[in-house]
Amino acid sequence: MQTKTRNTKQKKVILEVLKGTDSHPTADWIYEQARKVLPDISLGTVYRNLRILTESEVIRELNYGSTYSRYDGNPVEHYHFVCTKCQRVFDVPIEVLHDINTKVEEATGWRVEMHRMEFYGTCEDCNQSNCYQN
Amino acid sequence: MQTKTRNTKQKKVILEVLKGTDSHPTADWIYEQARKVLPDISLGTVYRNLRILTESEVIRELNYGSTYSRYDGNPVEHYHFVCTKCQRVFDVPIEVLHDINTKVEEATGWRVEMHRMEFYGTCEDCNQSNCYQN
DNA sequence: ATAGGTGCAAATGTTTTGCTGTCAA
DNA sequence: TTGACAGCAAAACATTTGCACCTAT
Repeated sequence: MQTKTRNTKQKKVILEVLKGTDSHPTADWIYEQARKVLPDISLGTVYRNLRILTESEVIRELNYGSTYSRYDGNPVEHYHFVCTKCQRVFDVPIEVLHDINTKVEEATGWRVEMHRMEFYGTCEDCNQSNCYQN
Repeated sequence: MQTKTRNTKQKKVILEVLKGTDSHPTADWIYEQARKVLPDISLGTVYRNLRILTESEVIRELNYGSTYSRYDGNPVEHYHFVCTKCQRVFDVPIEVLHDINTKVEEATGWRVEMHRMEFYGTCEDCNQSNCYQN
């Protein structure tokens, strides 16, 4: 929780990079892109800003299945699909199940605030081109 | 992919520890418990076996929201609830949505093999006792 | 002016790995 | 007997943090 937040050029660039892609990139990829604009930006700054942006819900952090996080410039609730061959992450074009949180609350004594859903499988490219690719 | 797998006492103890709890423990917690039975077991061995057991789908690895993984001794598909106050992970007592994978396949060109869903909120204990606890 | 942010490098914490010896099959 | 696995410690890896300087407000 911050009281004030400054709008630095580093933060602007990081957000632009993230908003300008739909590839759900890693912190390192964002760092490499940001360096093209600000060559002296540091990886620590990238992480610091990604954290601040996540906490203020301007972006979202995704951490499924791997040892590192990916980031999503779209803060609106939606589901993700992870291709287990090429490791890419896609948005899933189906409606978010708004009523399921209530269903869980009714079945338990919990207060349910949100849910996440991730699908796993193989994407169109990997299905079509080469099933035996890594 | 292993051709053969040996059934060592270390692997047995690790699996017993994991099957004997519903707390979705971390590798380190499993290590501490296993040491009570096998004082010389190493953390590396715990990780190695957890990986082997995950790959053979005897157990499941959970990695939501934190920097470390938790493990689930129940390989049957089910959903999880993460309490954002006490950080505990619970099983969710609702049916798994079997048909939603097909729905996603129909809306895309992907082959969908499985999905995961995690709910976030506050558990019964945290709701009742002390809302201001960490 | 000043509090929040930056770059840099070191530290952290989890997980993996290389090596040599051991043991289950 | 032998190859898969153990223990140990070092390495790897993503991420965080301390510090002195800088800059947006």
